[in-house]
Parts: sequence; structure tokens; C-alpha cells
Amino acid sequence: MTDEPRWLDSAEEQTWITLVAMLFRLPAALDAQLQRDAGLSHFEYLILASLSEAPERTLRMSVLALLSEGSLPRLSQAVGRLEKRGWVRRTPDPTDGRYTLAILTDDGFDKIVATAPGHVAEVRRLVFDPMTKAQPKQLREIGARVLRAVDPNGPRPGTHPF
Amino acid sequence: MTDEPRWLDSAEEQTWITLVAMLFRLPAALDAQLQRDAGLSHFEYLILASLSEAPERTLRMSVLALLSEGSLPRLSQAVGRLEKRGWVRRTPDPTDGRYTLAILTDDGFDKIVATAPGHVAEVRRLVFDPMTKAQPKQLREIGARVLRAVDPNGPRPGTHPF
DNA sequence: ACGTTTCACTTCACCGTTTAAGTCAATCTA
DNA sequence: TAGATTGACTTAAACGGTGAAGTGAAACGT
Repeated sequence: MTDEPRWLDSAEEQTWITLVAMLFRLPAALDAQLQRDAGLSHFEYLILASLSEAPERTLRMSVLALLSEGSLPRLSQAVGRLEKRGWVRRTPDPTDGRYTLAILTDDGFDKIVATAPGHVAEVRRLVFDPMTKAQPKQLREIGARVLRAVDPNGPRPGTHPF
Repeated sequence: MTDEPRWLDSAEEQTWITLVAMLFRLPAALDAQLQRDAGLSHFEYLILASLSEAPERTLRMSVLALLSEGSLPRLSQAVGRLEKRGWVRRTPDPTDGRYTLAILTDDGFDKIVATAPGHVAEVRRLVFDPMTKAQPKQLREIGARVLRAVDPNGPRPGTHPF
């Protein structure tokens, strides 16, 4: 900690600056597209999308929090907003009253169906179209390594929990 | 927009899930380290770091906003906080009163000098150490392409403005 | 069985960010 | 050179997120 740190050489610094810029700008761009075209934040979109792919379009709040990459209080508030808009409803889990089930309504499903194509198109435009054929795999492998370092015990993303 | 969208195949979906997870978790991890060890947000750190590398340790607010990847109101508030802590001061640009110059104080410089090594160590631990020798270059090239798509007219990051 | 603990959320208070309006200096424009 | 405009911030109000305390259901311990 107080030892001489190994500084970043100039190539590493370029990489780092580029990555930081991406960490700031890409989420902002995704939020902007979703907000503009669907009135949703990226986080809210992930909630609806996760539910739409779950069996019965239903998930426990705690599972949904993991899938949508948010804290439980944040999720609770976001689902409250989505509930007010009629896209999600909540009921206590009948098999265990401590859990709360979040359920995508039919309107919510329609909302995702209407929203997803535009969002996927934006993801293509910003991420996949600019990459060479080889780069997606490189990015996936780099991401997996970084995520392992960030949270060694975290579930490998893409390991679907159902 | 209403056309059939080209959906993501399963390899692309894996890539996308991994990238989204990285976009959420890596900034959180960086913020956590800086908050814990230095009482700074990542954004505040970028402000101090940008100033420390600028000539005279001085930058116009608008330039600083670009370098630190933040909006002008956000910057204004953040600099206000850093000013209260004695690390930055502001004065109107003597050559043109419309501009405001943000200046890193000596205490602010000491703060960065004390903070940077731990932060760089964390960046190494989370990003560079887990990568193979070839991957930083791959990441830099991917990032450059994505950033170009996000903002075609944006300055290529790493193009230092002084 | 009853009290305690654990657990999954929800709520609250505080704070930071965004969006929009306000300020003020410099520059056009007539 | 007065008035309008542009540009660079700053301020204010509304909103969303975080961390800590609160709630209520199930499990545990005796």
C-alpha cells in the first residue's frame, strides 16, 4: 500500500483512459436511447427483460436484484414505479411469506416486446457493428476475467438461474 | 425501427451480458475503493487527477468537465465540495471573465499524491493483472471503436488537450 | 410452545445528479 | 454605444440511489 506502486506505462494508460471513457459513456448512451424511445431507465429495462425471460414471468425480488445488477432497496423502488405504471405486480410468495414475487403483467410484456427491438438495434449500432468479427469473443474473455477479479465469488454472468 | 430487428445470437448475448455486468460492477468497485481509502468518489478523483496533470494545475471548468466525463452542473457541485475541503479553488479567468478557472491547491496535490498509488494498485488488480499480455491492446482497440460509435465527433480519448 | 434469531424485503433520511431556469461577462448589431 | 444575443457557468427543484433502521414471516433453540 505504502510501497512503491507499479505505475501504468503509457500503453496501459491509454487502455485505462479508453476503458474509463467507455464506462462513463456507454451506460449514458444506453440510458438515453431507452429514455427517449421508451421512457425507461436501463435499470428498469433490465427488470422487465429479466422478468420476461423467467418462467411464469415471475421472479423473487432477491433473484431479480441479482439479474438486474441492482441493490434490493433500489430494486424495491424501481419495481414500485413499474407497478404504478401497470407493468409489474407484486405478491407475497405463497410458499414462503418472506419472499416477494415480482410478476410481469400482460401490459408489461407488451411494453418489453415494443421496446426490445429498438434497444437491441442500439446495442448493435454501438457495440457489435463497430467490432471486427474476432472482437466480440475477445471482449467476452476480457470481461470474464475482470468480473472474476471484481467479485471472485460472483456468479459467472450468463449462468442463468432457472 | 419497426422492421424485424436482427436479434443477438447466443454468443453475442453472452458477450452483451458480460459487458453489461462489467459496466455496472467495475465502476462500483472503483468507487468503493476510493471512497474507503480516500473519501473520494471516482468522479472527484478524476477531477483532482485531471487538474494535477494540467499546466499550472489549472483548467477551465468546461475543459475539466470533458476530461472528467461529467456534465457542467455536476462538475460545478463537485468542485464546490472539493473547494470546501481545501483541495481546489476557483477564480474567474482574468483574460475572459466568462470562464472559470479551477486550480488545484497544494493540499489538493498532496491529496492526489497520497491517493493515486492505492487507486492504481486497484486498477491493476481488477483490470490489468487478470488480463493476458495480448488483451490490453485488444481492449483498447475495442474501446476505441465503441467510443467512436457512441460519439463520432467526440475527441479520441487520450488526445490530451494541452 | 414461546422467545430469539434470521432473512427478505420496505421505508426513511440523506445526498448526489439531472434538468431547467437564472446570472453575468463578452460580443455582436444597429 | 445601447440593446440583444451568445456562451459559461451557477443555482434551484425534482428525482433517484445509498445505507441504516423498521417490519413481518419463518426457522431455530430450549
